[in-house]
Amino acid sequence: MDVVSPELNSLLPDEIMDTEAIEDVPLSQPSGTSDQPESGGDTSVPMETDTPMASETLTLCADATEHTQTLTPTDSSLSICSKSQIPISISSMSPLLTLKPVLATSTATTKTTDSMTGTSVTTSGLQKLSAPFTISPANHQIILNKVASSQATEAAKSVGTSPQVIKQEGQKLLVTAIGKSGQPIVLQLPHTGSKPGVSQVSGDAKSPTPQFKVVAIGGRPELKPVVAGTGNQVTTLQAQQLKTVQIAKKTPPSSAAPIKFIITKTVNSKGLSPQTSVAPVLAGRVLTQSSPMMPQRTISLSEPHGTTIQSIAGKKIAISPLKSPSKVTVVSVASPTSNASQKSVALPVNVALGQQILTVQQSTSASPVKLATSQTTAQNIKPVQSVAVGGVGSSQFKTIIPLPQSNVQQIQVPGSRFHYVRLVTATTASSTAQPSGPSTSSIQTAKPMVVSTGAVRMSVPIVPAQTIKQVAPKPLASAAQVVTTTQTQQRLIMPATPLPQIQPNFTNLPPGTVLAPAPGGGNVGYAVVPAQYVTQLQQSPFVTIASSSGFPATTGIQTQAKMPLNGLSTSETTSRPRKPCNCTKSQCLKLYCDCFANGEFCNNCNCNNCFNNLEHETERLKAIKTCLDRNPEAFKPKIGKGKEGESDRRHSKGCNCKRSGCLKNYCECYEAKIMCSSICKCIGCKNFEESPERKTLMHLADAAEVRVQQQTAAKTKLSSQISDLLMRTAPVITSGGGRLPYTFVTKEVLEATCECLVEQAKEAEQTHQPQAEAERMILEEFGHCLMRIISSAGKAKVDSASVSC
DNA sequence: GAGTTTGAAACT
DNA sequence: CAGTTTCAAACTC
Repeated sequence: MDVVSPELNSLLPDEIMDTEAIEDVPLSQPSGTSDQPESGGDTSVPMETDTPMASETLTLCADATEHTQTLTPTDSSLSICSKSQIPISISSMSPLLTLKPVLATSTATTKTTDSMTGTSVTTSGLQKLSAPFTISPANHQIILNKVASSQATEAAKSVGTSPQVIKQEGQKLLVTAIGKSGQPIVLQLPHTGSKPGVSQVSGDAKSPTPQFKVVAIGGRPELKPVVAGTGNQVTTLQAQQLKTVQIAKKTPPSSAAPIKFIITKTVNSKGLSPQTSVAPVLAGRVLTQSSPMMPQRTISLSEPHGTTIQSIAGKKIAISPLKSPSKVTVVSVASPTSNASQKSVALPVNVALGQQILTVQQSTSASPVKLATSQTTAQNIKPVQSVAVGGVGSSQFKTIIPLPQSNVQQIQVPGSRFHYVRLVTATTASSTAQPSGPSTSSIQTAKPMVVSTGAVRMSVPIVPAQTIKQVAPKPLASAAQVVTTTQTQQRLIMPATPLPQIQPNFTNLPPGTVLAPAPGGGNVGYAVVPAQYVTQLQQSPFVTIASSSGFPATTGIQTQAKMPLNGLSTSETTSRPRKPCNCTKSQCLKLYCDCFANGEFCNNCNCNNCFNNLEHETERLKAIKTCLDRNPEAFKPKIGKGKEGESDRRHSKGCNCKRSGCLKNYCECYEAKIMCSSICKCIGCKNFEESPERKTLMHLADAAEVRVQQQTAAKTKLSSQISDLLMRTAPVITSGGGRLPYTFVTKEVLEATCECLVEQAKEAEQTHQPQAEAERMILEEFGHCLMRIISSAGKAKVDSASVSC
C-alpha cells in the first residue's frame, strides 16, 4: 500500500512519513498533544465544492456543544464529533472501519459550501478524536467517542498512533490519526476491505444507492446525513459522481494540529462503470481502496497540519495556503466526467507543513506513505506526474496545477490567506479505463507520485527543499514522475492528466511556470505557480494559488534564491511590488523580460503583447523549455554563494561589462550590490573592494541615502508639528491667551455673514446692478464682515488678557 | 518623455 | 565558442 519509495521516505519528515497508522489497523489511542505551534488564527475558510448532487453533508463536530451526528439514512452515514461526549458515528452498509483519530485540538472553523448544490463542509474545532469506538452493527453505525486525553496520550506513545480498525461487514472506515501534530485524520470507507487482517465482507448487496454525503465537519449544528453506498452495488445502479470534500481544520496555537477532512465521494452518474475509485488524500496520506471489481468509495478525514482546507467536489478545487508555519497548499482536482465509466479522484496531496512534506500517493508499491489503493484504480491509473520542487529551505511554495483544458478558475477570498483554485477538467467521455495509460507497475515506481484513476488525477506534492534534493530529477516513465529540484522555492505540482507533451525539466522550472497541455493534447496541463504570485492571478480565470506570507527564509541559500539582482532579502522582494516590465517585442517570454526571468507572471506591467500569463500557458511553457534547453540554469538565481566556504554572494556567471566600469546598474554585479569576482569578464572593472571609484560612489550613495532619510525625517517632523499645531489651536482657548481670530468664526457668525452677503446680493439685484458690480458689492460686504470678525476677535483677546491680568 | 547607452540574452 | 544581433533596462538630456 505504500507508495513512497523508501529512499524518499527516509528523506521525508517524520510527520509526513508516519505511515504506520494506515497499515497498523489496530486500534490505537490518539496521540497526545500536538507540537504544532501553528495558530488557529484563521478561523474560517470558505471552501468551495462543486457538487452537482444534492447537498451532502458530512459533519464532524468538535465544538463544545454536544453534537451527535447520526447519519442514518438509508445506506450509510458518517458522523464524527469530537466533543468529549460526542461520538463519531459511521454507518455504512458494509463498512470496514479503520479509525485513526489524531489527537488534534483545533478551534478553527472551516466551512466549505457549495453554493451550487448546497453542499457544505464545515470543520470547526475538532478536538481530540479518539477512541473508543462504538459500533453498532445493527444499524451500521460506529460511534467514536472522544477519549480522555490521558488515554490518548498513553496510547499515542511517542509519535504515531496506531489506527483503530473497526470492521463492519466488509466496509471500512479509516480514520487515521497521525500521532504527530499536523497529521491528518483519515476516514476511509472503502466498500470492500482488502487489507489483510481485516475482515472483508462484501457490502450489503441490498444496499441502496451508494452515496456519500459527508460535507460538514465541525461544529455546525445542522448536520446532514452522510450516505455512503456500499461498494458492491455500484456497477450499474445509480448515477454516480465523484465528490470530494475536504475539510481542513485549523489548529489553535496550543492545540494539536488542525484536522483536515477530505471526503471523497464517487458517484457514477451513469453507472457505466462498476469501478469507481476515489483516492482521498489527506494530509499527505492517500487512502485508496483496492477492490478491483468493486466500486470504491473512500471518505477521508484528515487533519492537516495547517489551516489548509481542500474542498474537492467534482470539478472544483480549493486551495488554501496556510499560515506559517504550515505553509501548505492544497490542491484538489476532480474532474468527473459525466459518462466516464470510471470516475476516480486521486487526491494525492503532499503537504508541506512548514518544512514538512506530506505525500499522498496512490499506488501499490510499498512506500512510506501508506495508502489504500484500489486495484481498479490501478487499472485505470493514468500517468501522473507529480513534481515536487523544493527549494532549499525555500520560503515559498510553488504549485503546479494541472490545468484541465484551461478550465481553472481562481477563487480568492479577500482578506484571507486561503486561495482556492477551481480546476474544471474538461469532460472526457473516454475516461474509461485506459489501458494505454501508465501501467500500474509504472506507478509503482516507489516514487512520490500520485496516480488517480479516471479523468481526474491530482498530485500535490510539496517538498521542502531542504528535505529532499535529488529524489528523482531524472525524467521518469510517463506514468509517474517525481521531480525534485533544489529550487529555492517549493512548488506544488498537480498533474491531472497524462503528461503534457512538453515536459520541461522541472528541476529548473521557474516559479510561476505553467505547464499547459499541449495544443490538442490532453485535457490537463501543469501550472507551476509560486505561491507569492497568487495575487498576480487574481485577474486570471485559470489558477489561483495562495501562499502564506510568513514563510521565513531559513537558509542563506534560500534567501539568496529569492534575492534578485538587487540583493534584497526574500521578504523585501516579496513585499515590494515588482517592477513592471516594458517589453515590447519579446512577448515577455524571453529572459529579457525580468518578470519572466524571475519566474513571475506579468502583472500590472507595461508590456505589449504579453504572453507571460496563464492565458498563454502553452507558449509560456514552450518558452520556458526553450530557455532551459539553452541554459538549464536559466531560472536559477544569478546571485548565489560563491565557492564553497565563501560567504559572500557573487554572480553566478559574472558580468561582461565593457564600458560601464561595472559601476552602473548595467552591471549585474553592481546592481546586486556585490563586487565583481574572478569569474567576471568585465573590462575596466572598478567594482572591486579597493576601487576608489567604487568607494566614492558608495560614499555618494550613502550620502544620498542619508539625505533622503533626513528629508523624510524632516518631512515627518514637520507634518507632525503641523498636526500638533492644528490640534492645539483648533480648540477654543478659554484660559489665558484667548482665541485665535478664526476661532471666532462660529456658526452664528457664519450665518450672520451669509445673511449679510445675501442681503447685499438682493440689494444689488433690486438696484439692477450689473453682475460684476453685484459681485463687487458682495465681496465688499464680505470684507466688511471679515473686518468686523477680526476686530471682535482682537477686542475679545484684549479683554481676555486684561481680565486675566 | 524621447533618445542614448549598456550589457545580457538570443541568435548565427 | 565567438561574433553579431536583439532586446529591455538604465541612463541622459
